[in-house]
Formats: sequence, structure tokens, C-alpha cells
Amino acid sequence: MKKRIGIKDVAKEAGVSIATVSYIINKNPKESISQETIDRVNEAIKKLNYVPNLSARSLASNKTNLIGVVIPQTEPGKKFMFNNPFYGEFLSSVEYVARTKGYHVLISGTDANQSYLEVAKKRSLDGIIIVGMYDEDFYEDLKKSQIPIVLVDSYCKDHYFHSIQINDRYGGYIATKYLIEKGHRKIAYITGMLKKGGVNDHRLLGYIDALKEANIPFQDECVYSGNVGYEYGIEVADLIYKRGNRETAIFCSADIMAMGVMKGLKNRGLRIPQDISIMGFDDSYISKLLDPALTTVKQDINLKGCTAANIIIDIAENRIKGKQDVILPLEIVERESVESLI
Amino acid sequence: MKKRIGIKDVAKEAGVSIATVSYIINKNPKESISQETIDRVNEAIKKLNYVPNLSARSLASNKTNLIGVVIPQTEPGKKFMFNNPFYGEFLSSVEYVARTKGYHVLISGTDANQSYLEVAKKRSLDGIIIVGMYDEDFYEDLKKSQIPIVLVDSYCKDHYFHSIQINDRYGGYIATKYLIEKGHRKIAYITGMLKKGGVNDHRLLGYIDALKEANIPFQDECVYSGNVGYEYGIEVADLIYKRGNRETAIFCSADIMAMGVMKGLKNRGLRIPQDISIMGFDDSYISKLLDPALTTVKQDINLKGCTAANIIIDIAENRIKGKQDVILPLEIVERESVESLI
DNA sequence: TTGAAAGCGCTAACAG
DNA sequence: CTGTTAGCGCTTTCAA
Repeated sequence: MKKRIGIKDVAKEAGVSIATVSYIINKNPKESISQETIDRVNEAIKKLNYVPNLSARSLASNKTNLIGVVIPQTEPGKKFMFNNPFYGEFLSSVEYVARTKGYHVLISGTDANQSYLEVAKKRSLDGIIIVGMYDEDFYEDLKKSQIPIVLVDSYCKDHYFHSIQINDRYGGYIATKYLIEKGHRKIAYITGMLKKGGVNDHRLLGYIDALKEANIPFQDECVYSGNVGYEYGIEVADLIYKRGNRETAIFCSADIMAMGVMKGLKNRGLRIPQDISIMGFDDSYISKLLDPALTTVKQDINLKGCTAANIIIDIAENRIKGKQDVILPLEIVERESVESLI
Repeated sequence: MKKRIGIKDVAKEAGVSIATVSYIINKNPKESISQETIDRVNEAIKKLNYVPNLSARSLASNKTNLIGVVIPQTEPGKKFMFNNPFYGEFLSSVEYVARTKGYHVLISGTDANQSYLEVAKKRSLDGIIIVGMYDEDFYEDLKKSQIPIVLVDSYCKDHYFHSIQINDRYGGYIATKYLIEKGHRKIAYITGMLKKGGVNDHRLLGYIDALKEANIPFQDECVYSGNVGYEYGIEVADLIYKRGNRETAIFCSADIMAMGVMKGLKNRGLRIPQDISIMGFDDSYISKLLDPALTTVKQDINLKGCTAANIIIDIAENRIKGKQDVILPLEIVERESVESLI
């Protein structure tokens, strides 16, 4: 096992002190060093093939250049929700921004046995991006960390956290309104778990807003709540099919659920959109590929990911101060899955 | 800023030496410590809310419990390939296994400017999982790292690396053979880039094997090679549509491409499978959701991810010795996208 | 403009 | 069975 070459070797090679090398590596602006020295050191680094050891650096400087991303899981203790394309697209953007800024991304599901706080502290994360909504306790726990945290798609109102969101209520509203304007009166809302104050709950509120505005009475039986995923979509499709007094349109709170619903409906021989209209949420890449292509509420997933990464890094580097809260825009993308009844 | 509590504090609190605490934390089996002491230390840990600092541990022990996963990118310097559901499913499994074994997962695309070797060394990764196939140089570079590396879906034959693969040639063969048995004679093969000796190339070989076996002449014009992704699938669908002497079946080297092809074909008014049959590869979750549901070559993505993680961890912990090479099974999943012509 | 030296928190001999 | 201690590689004050 040949010895790992360190800053010391570089210093010796270049004939300078360790500190000088350190300054140069870190481009420390406070110290001004002669260009000649800099060149000499850089040469030595090249020659020796020196790579700094981040563990050591972290220990000394308490800076890890590591950002943690927490992704919701389908079920506790299971793998995470990557059968929702949203997360892949999001993560991809985060990683890209992080990488270009010299950070690395540590991904993690949430484990019931082990608080994420522990992970965060163990690894001395510089920042954390948490996607989705969790229990009160989870947030409470994390507050102790003293680490900058950005919450994505969470309605946790705690002042400690930064946040990136969309206006879910508005999203639910415009989707439903769109359907109503197309002449639909009996509209189903299919969603993941309706946690009080959660994303899906807000979309439901928007759905109700639109109904009210159009003087359509809200019917409990028209909202279906289960696991976010195509499986539940299929299930609901069956439910709807079997019922006599059928909805003419379905608003799904995620494209992936819409995908399931469409599949389920087709299995039953229903035509989309002639027999029943479908509306999604997210505009993930699958929405254009569905048949018919899915009309959906578009949120810019890529932008969401980049924003999350940029904010957390800016905060970690003290480039911005104060609580950050950003609301990203939403718009309807019209495709082929909604039939006009008028 | 309150001082971070360290092993020293725990030792003091429990009235033992720091070494004892260290032994207990690491469950060091060589040292036997009285149960009473262990309890006392654990209590102190609880009480003080002590969390070990992994940077420090890494520095001292040269062990990071960090495993790197490299995911291919769509285009150099861009985000990675998460619009192929394969990667999400794979990564999810890796993370899950890693987490349950006390490891964390660092994800990364590959950056042209920065060799991954640098990342690996900087972070002192305990192991690396590399998905996909890269240039000779990339592997050559990584060999210098001295870090255990598992290659997933790569035909790099270098003895240094462990590998997890499927028999792609066989996969191409059974898929094509299946189509032939259904009476198809003019069969297209749609694939990502055909790097010499790569995954897609092997599948092509299998495709040719099956053709040969059935005495069907191989036609160059029937193989379409572009970017892995739905976009190229759509493109090819158009190409095929426009041509007179049309294929009756298409074998796609990834489900996501099949998805694109199906969409493109439908846009042109072609019916699947009546007008043209489609076969996929992977059996990612979308394949059941397509309409018609996709007949495809199933590889167990979840198993692939778990295996990769298990191997790399076992190696990192010296639990297994010697080069590991595993070939995972493949099978055809019959659904609705292939029409029998006979 | 550069260098010496004191840690950062932990592990792992080695001694007792 | 438990304690002492020398680093791991780097940052950063402080002095030269």
C-alpha cells in the first residue's frame, strides 16, 4: 500500500510551507501570494497527482461540501418513491447544480429507526433538501441540527426552515376550473394521502374553490385518496367504472396517478377523453407520452430542483441571509385528455 | 455556538476512557468489555445526545461508509438520465440496501471536466457502483483509485473490476426469437448508441443470432440507433411510418424507447399491435401501464440494485475476496403489444 | 508574503 | 478489561 500523498508532500516538492499550499488550494483571497509561488505549487500538485482529502478538511474546517437530499418513501422501511418520475427529475437537477458548484449529493430515504438528524450530524452536512411532507416530530427533530434546511413541497410553517413550493391550492383551482369551463360538472379528485394541511389537501381546497365558484355542490364521494402511484389510479378507475352515476372528468394530483387511471379506465373499455376526461398534475415527461397525451398542471420540476440546490448552497456559503421562501409558477398545459362538453 | 459534544465528553460522563467509548461505539469484537460498562457508556451517549463525527472517523480509520453511484448522463455536462425509469428503480434499491447496512450513497453524474477518480479520492469512497458503459480512459483512470468498483451493465473486461450484468446477447436473442415465433419476419431493432462491445451491441448480436437461426436475412436498414429516450423512439416511429416496406415488429432495447415508439406510431394512426408489434426491454414499471401493455424482456432491476450494493459492501468490509461477477437472469414477460401473425 | 504549530474528533496500537 | 497516546491530513491563527 503506497502512502497517500498529502499536502505535506506537495509543500516539500514545491519548496514551500504547508500553509502556503493550503492557501493556494482554497484560493484564500485574504492571503496574497506571489504568482510565481502559486505556479510552482500548482505544478507540484499536478506532478504528484495530489487530491485533497475532504475528510481531513471537514474535520479541520467543519465544512463538508455535502448536501443531503431526503426523498419520501412509498412505505416506511422500504425503497423510495422512484416510481414517481417527479423525484428522478428533481434529483437530477439538484445533483447537476451541486456538482457544478463543487458539492456532492447524499441521497437518503427516511428510516423509521434512525432519525435523519443523526445522519445529518454524523456527516456534518452543509445543507439539506427535504422533499415532501412529514410528521411534526420529524421537523422538530431536524431543527436541532443547526443545519440549513430547505423544505420542498411542505407546508410546515416553522420559521426555521426555508421553503420552495408551488401554490397547490391555486393549482387545484385552475385544474378544476379548466374542467368546469369545458362543461364538466361531476369531477373526481384523485390524490395521495390527504394529510391535514398537506399538498394534496391544499389542492383539494382549490378543487372545492372552483366548484363553489361554479355553484357545483361538493360531493364527498368524488374524492378518492390512496397511495401516490399508478396502482391506486387503477384501483380508482375500477371503482369509478363500477359506479353508475359516473364522473365525466377526473383530476389527478400527480401524473403518475393519471397514468394509472387511464390504464384502468381503458382496461374497462372506456375511451379517453370521449367517455371520461383526465387531468394530471406535474407535467412530468410521461405526460406527453401517454395516449392520449395528458392535459396537466405544469410545474417546472427542473427549476424546482435547481432552485433548491442554489438556495441551500448560497445559504451554506453565507451568500444570502434570512429566511428564503419561493413560490414557483404553475400553468395549464393543454393536451388531448380532456373533452369539451360544450 | 455551543460546542459540539464529542467522544471525550461521553467518556467523562461515563467515567471511562475515550478508548473504551470508541470500542463500544464500534462494537469492536476484539475487546471484551463488561456489560455494565457498556450500559453506562450507552446511557451517557443517550444523555448527551452524542453523535459520532464521521469525518473524524474517516480521517483516523480511512473508512467512510460512503459508496458512490455513477449514473450516465443524457448529454455531457447535463443532467443525468433520470427520464429513464430504470435508473430510479436501480438507485432506489441501492440506497435501501446501503442504508440498512450503515452506508450512505453519494450520487453523481459524470463530468467531462472532472474525473470521477478525483471525487472518489477526495471523498475516500469505500466503494463505487458504476452504471453504464464509458470510454476506455474512464476505466483506466478509475483503476488507479484502489477502491473496489462494481460495474453494472458494462462490458469492460478489465480484471480489476467486479461486474453485474445480464446476458444482453441472450436477451436480444430471446426477444427476437419470440417475435419470429409469432410469425414476424421483418423486425426492427431500435437502440441507444451502438458502442462497440456495449450493451446495445450485444443485444444486436442476439437479434442477429435469432434472425440467422430462422434464416431471415439481416437488413441494415432495420436497425435504428440514437439516444436512449422516448424522443428518439418517436423519431423512429416517424421514419418507419414514412417508409413503404414497413416492419411488422419492433424490438426496442429499452422500455422507455418503446414508450416513445408507441406514441409516435399512434400519432401516425397506426394501431398496436394490429398494425405493428412492439417489444421492450427492462420491464420497468411503465411497461404495464402502457396501452397496450408492453411485452418485454424482464430483468430484475431491483435485484440488480440490491446485488450491486451488497457486493460492494461485502468487498469493502473484506467479507468476500476475489473478483465478483454475476449474471442476472432474463425472461420474457408477455403482455399485449405483440400480435401473432400465425 | 510565508512558515510553525496548535488543534479538529476519532481510531488503534500498546501498555497496564 | 481499560487507559494513554500518537497520529490521520488539513485549516488557521499568529509570528516572522
